[in-house]
Amino acid sequence: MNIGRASERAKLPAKTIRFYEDIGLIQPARLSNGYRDYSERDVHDLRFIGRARSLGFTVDECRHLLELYRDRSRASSDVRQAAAAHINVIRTKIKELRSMEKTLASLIDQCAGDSRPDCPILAELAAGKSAS
Amino acid sequence: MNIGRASERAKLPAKTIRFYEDIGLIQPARLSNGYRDYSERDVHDLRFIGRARSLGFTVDECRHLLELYRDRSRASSDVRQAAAAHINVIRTKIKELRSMEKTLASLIDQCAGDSRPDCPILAELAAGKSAS
DNA sequence: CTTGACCTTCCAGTTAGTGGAAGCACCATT
DNA sequence: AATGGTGCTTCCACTAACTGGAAGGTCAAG
Repeated sequence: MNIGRASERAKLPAKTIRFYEDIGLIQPARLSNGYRDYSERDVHDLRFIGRARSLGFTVDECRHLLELYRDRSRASSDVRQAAAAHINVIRTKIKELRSMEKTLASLIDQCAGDSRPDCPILAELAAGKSAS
Repeated sequence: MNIGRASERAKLPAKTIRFYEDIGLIQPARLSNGYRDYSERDVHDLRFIGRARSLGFTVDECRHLLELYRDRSRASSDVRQAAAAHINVIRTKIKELRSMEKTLASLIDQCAGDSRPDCPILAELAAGKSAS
């Protein structure tokens, strides 16, 4: 099947699919006219990558997960470890964002938000301690 | 003061400070030998930018905030609006990350994580519905 | 005078794509 | 057979916000 159809089936833009090929994630066959020819398995792998990406795994982590998936003799502990490392990254980001949110919410709360120039948000940025 | 000292005082890497100059955020004076010469106000502005960045504002938003800060006749509502728009972006990111975290935690929980190959994490990536 | 620390500019790489141009390939009409 | 409209190909540039490194100029100390 051509890239347009693979794009529909994997729910990924054709551009993205070509990009994944550039970086060596997938290697579709080629027809004699130069068109890429995707197999069911290629589509499956693309979906796999799309789902892993939507869980926040980096492309390199997706590559690793795909290798583990293809390795029938993998140990589930390897997968679990990758996922555990990743969830820690996510939790750290959540903490950072929550700290920002808290600081911002408090500043917004203190700001009158009217036509006067006095603004605790700017005052904090100008003189306060860094957040995050 | 030279860039090394400004870097210490603003707690930003010298590279970053040069970068901020490249994109027009600050314009330090120059000495006759070509060295940059930072004033107290430059350091103040760099700190301002650093704090705004640590609250998650983009560099363009920092530029905007700095303009508002310098404009003695600004309305605090403008600042408040910028901050409110930004906190919404942060809240959206937190929601996305929490959704990922939830899905991942549940998958990790279901995975034995031993030497056997069976792994619900891979099974989900291979066949499940997308998260996020 | 040389060494080392500091400064300068410029180029490249990072992440994960996205946008666009120039040019074949294919299919359906006319 | 020519034409038009998609769809495909490659390649190059751009995004955000830096970071690393090379090549070379400057400065203060010993």
